[in-house]
Amino acid sequence: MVKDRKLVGVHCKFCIYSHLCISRNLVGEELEKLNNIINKMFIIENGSHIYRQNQSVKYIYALYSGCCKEYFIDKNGNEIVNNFYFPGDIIGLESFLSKKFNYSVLALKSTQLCAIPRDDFFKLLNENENLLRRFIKVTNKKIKYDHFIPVTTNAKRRVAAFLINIFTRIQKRKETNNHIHLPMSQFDISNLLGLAHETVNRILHLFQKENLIRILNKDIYITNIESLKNIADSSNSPVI
Amino acid sequence: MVKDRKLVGVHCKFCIYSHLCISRNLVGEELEKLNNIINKMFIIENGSHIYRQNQSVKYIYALYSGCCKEYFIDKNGNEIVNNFYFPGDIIGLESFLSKKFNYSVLALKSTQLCAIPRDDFFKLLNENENLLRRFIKVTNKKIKYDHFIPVTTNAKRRVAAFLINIFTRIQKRKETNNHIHLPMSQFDISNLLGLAHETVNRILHLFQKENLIRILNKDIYITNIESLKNIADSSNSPVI
DNA sequence: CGTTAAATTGAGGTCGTTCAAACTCAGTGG
DNA sequence: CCACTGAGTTTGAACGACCTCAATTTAACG
Repeated sequence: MVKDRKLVGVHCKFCIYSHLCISRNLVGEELEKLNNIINKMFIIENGSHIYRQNQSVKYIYALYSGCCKEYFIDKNGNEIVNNFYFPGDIIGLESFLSKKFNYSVLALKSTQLCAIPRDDFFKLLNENENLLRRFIKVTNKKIKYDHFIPVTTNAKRRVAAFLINIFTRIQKRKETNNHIHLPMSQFDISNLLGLAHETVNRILHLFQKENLIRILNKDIYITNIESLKNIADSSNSPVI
Repeated sequence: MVKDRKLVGVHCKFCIYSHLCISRNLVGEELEKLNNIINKMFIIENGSHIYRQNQSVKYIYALYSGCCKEYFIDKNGNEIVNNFYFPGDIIGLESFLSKKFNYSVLALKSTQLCAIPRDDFFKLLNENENLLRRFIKVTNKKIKYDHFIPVTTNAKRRVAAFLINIFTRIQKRKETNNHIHLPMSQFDISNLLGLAHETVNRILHLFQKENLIRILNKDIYITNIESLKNIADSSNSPVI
């Protein structure tokens, strides 16, 4: 599924997202070996799949630019959105040692990816304690922070938690400002949050009316982060 | 926090839950080395903590008998129930390489545990490819199946998903029958599911009226697993 | 500019919550 | 052995939040 359009690769050493990636804290020969096994950089066009449910696992991926949607089709044929991915995120972690991918992932805009060959990477894990430590840390974080949606059925809390979650992740990637870009549709957001899309829309505009955010099509400017955080609080994640 | 009451240990080789545990597929010297580092078997009395939020991580645990509740206290001081654990489950995985535990875990009845020393275990992971493979598989499964509660706000679906989840896990542990024992209170269940405890109670009795289950105090007999599964379907987990 | 998907808004109905009260049951002490 | 206690469970009634359905407006894109 990886398109045959290979770009000049950015060496892990110079990658601006290495602090989020599996290469974190690696130096010298360690980093060199990791960099050598990674196929970089692939472009996936808007709407194209990186991989699909039940496809066999040969790579996991690091997102370098763009945005992706993870979903699966349930027994009733409905699409269930499971996650969105942003630059610096690792994609496919939950399926790392599986035969087949459990989810499908597609690009929501033109997206650049590094492909990490599963078997080669697993070999490196066995040889390099620092890499193993980093890999386990990343999977630990995924267990803890992936499911940020509050279990409570309160819709305002869910939408606020979504905005805060995206905002916090974006902040780790570039200089802090109050802006987030959401390439996904409100349908996708409502699907992820388990709400009606009308509800998501109404709450976004309610937040705007209350001067918590400012909506400009797919761009959202957060004007009162503290209030948003208070609404999102008592989510089902421990304090980050 | 581990009580000073050590029992005669069951060798991993003879443990009836090894197919669920990190020892799976290990043989000979590998298994011997793993067995040697594990402190077994501790008893935690009903209501006592195995560990608490923010306590430093020295061990992770394998549950041998009993039942545990995982929870955390949010910013508003509310208890948020995150998970229940049953025999064969590994406890503390998400905090494996953290300084401090992110959750608290306590026993809901008298419980037997194996304590796996974190640092010794990490060393073994570096030395043994089979153990590493197994460990990653277990964490992969946790990412995929830990958050089984449907994102939808439909209460019947949530309660059904809860029953099916417990039932499925119990089935992997002993001979299949239609019986599950729930030592936790309905308050705890409702907290985990994000529902009012009255709602959980009403739905359980609704299921009973519809002959899907039979309630006898904390014991539940599942009399129509297919209907329950249909109600629980389209959950936010891919098909198991 | 035309077409289509996405976003927006309104109204009504449903389901889960909230609040209040009664009941059950295990544990305790008289 | 029985009354007392308190946590947990059960039941009812009213309210309110979110969903559903329908219609309209706006944005996206060739």
